[in-house]
Amino acid sequence: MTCENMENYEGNVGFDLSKMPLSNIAQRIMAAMHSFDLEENKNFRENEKNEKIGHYSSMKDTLLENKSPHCITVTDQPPKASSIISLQSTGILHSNQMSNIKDPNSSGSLPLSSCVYTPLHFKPSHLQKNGNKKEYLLKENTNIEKKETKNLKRKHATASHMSEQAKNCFTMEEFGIGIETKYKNSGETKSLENPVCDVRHLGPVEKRQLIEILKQATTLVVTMIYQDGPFQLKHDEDLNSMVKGIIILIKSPLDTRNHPFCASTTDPPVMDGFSIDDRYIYIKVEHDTLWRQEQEMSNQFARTMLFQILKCKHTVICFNAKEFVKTVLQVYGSYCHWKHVVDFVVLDPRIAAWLLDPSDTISSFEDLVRKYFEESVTMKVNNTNGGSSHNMMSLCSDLRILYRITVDLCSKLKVCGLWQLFYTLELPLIPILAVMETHKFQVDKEEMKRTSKLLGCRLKELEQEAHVAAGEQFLVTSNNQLREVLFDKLKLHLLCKSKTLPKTELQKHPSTSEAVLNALQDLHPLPKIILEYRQIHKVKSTFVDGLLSCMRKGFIAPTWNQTGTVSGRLSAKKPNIQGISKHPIQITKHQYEQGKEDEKTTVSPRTMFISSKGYTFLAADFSQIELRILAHLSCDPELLKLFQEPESLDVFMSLTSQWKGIPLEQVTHVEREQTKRIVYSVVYGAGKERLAACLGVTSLQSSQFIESFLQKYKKIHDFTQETIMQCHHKGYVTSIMGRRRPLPNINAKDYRLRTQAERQAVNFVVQGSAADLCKIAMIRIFTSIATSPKLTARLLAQIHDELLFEVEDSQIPEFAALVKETMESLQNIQAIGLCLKVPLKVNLATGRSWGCLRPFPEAAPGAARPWPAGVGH
DNA sequence: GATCTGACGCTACGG
DNA sequence: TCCGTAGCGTCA
Repeated sequence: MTCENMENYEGNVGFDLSKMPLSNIAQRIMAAMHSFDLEENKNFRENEKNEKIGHYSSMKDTLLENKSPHCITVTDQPPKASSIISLQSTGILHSNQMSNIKDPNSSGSLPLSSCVYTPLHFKPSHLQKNGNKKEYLLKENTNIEKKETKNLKRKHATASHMSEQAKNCFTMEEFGIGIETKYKNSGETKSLENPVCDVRHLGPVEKRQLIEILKQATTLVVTMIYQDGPFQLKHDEDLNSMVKGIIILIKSPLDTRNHPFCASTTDPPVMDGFSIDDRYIYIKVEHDTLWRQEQEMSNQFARTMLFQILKCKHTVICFNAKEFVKTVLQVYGSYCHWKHVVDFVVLDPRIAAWLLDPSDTISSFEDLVRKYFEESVTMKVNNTNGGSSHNMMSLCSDLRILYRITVDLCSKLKVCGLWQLFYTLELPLIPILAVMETHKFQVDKEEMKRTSKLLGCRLKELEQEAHVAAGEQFLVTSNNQLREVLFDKLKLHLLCKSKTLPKTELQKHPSTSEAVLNALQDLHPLPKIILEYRQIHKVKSTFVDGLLSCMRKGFIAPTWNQTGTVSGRLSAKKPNIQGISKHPIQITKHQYEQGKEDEKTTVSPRTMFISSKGYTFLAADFSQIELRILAHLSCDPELLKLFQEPESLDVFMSLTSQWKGIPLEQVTHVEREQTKRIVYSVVYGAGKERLAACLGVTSLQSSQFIESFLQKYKKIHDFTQETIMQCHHKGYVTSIMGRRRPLPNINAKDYRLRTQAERQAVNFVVQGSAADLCKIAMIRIFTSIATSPKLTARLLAQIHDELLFEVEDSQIPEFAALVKETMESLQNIQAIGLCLKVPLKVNLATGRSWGCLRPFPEAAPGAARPWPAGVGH
């Protein structure tokens, strides 16, 4: 690509890549993509093209070419026939590799050559000595590779020569000679076919040389081995077992003529981006802190290797990369500050696959292979203890498949216009989430235990009351039994003539949901008892006992899932910190002694979360983010006016006061919440029945309400119609950052399925865009902290539109200002040419406990407010 | 008979 | 016939 194209591009999208935030990350990934193209297309690219590779401008071009589907790189072209290596003609597959491959022709997108593997059980010198090279490659292919190697030599400097000793060490271990004695006591990697080099057995010279090789490598493919056997690639993430070691496929530069491991002076065979010189190394991870001296030595080298990987300029590929970063932080955290991993870029194919199809949850590497490698490939699952040669061979094969899949997925992302989203948003989040998971929440365990007891007592009382009210004993937590009592025995539905009561979703039984019980509560005492029982039961089971079960050593640390939603949001589990009750509940403690009044206690799950000593929580949330995005996207004048007028502090408050005809000050929190639900319900297409149930009014009233709402905000309706139309046309919808959601049912004949897809389409555009903004906010603030020598704030949680930090008391004013400024500045993101028509508003709150945060006063410009000691509660 | 599993209903969260 | 997360309990 030329400078001219570059200018055109900047003119079109209105930004200069070099000025982008996180540009260093972007550049590194662009370099990575550049190396992909380089390797992937080596067999069919013209020599002239290769001459240009290696210049910075061409790195940018790689990205630029892929801005639109109209200009894709040659990656997406089929390879020239001459470059294809026929499986039959090579006949070199190792038996267990062969079993993984059926018919390479069945692959839609992969070049045939991708299925040819480096024969790990032969060493190059051996092959060449026997003059077998022609069996490996077609003549034409060899010629092409010779040319390629020559060209590439200009770019990749040759690694320093390694000693004969090192060569022997690697080759011997690789091909099993002498391993029996060497690994006699290690209990692992005993094998005659083991291709993996355990770095513990390297001498000082070899270690230095290995570091050199690492520096020269184009790409690293990383995976972890766990204590209980399965590799990370096969690993069920819920197993939560210890990491035993890390296996790395080091892809060496393609110029291997003078490579220390290649005895021959002729070019080694290079197939499908895999050089025979690709190395597999094993780094044992030592958790034990009481090392003996020799262990400390090898551990020190392991650290050096891993830190080299973290800061290296080459591409790193890892399936479930967050786990890798987390492992490094957990095991070597005392040597590696968390700020150092923030700009670590690692390509995670799982995330790539999720961006391409967010509704398809890829739960394992096998899933990924099934979907993106070949339909016919059946992966062998290694459930036996890692260490046997078969498993090692299989793992090496998996690593190469992983590399191949990642290359393909990156090409697909480029074609779909998802590449920028991938590298500017999703990849930088990986280390951020890893860092978040290594920081722990402090929770008041004793208070929780007391609360659990209190709630248990109250539940017993309510259960008794329910039995009395029902006139029989029944299981209060059983919806079936409750349904029998309410509708078969008490026949409350007959007394409630004005409303048709909702049915359950699938079984179409009469529902016992909150909305139903609310509608029935004036007819009988039982519904109200059940409502209170459920509220308390939820708090006890999920937020008290559930939280206690997530605790490890007095702390909790949620797991963050980057690929768990269809809308681009994050999700959290164990515990689901995003779902912890916000509002306190009142518990009445009956006093059975005469003359004593009932005691009322307030239970608020979030108050159990306490900041560490010397630290304060700071919460920053975007106010009405989805509604603001909707205003921007729909350009509805009424909605825009609501946000543009500076006096409208809270839109839902204003709307509530307008509708109810009461002064702003009289609007209660509950009313405001209800208004919020109503607005979003209507916007996203709620039916009159649902809204009626939500509002507690008749469906006639609710349908009138919907009509008047859409009449007032006419353009909202136009926007939804436009979105649906586009979705019908394209089959998918996109967010402001280009995030996609394919909706195959959008053209379904079934009315139910089709209209559901239509509502999902509208919801995705707004919710997905809000998710984009929240992620950008996270990355920018996190990067600011990481690059600041002073700031120590830790991000604890993201609750969709809210970021929760733990901040050193003394840094609160400065950090609060930074957070607010950063988040509100997202109204204009020049890098993507985004300029929202409404301002973004961020509310700040601080406190020692998550449950009682007080609004943080806006800092006067230029005058830092002193932070009073003991703020909070 | 004890345990496991998946489907379902409900309810927190967020918008 | 608002959207979309996690988690708990029952039931077969």
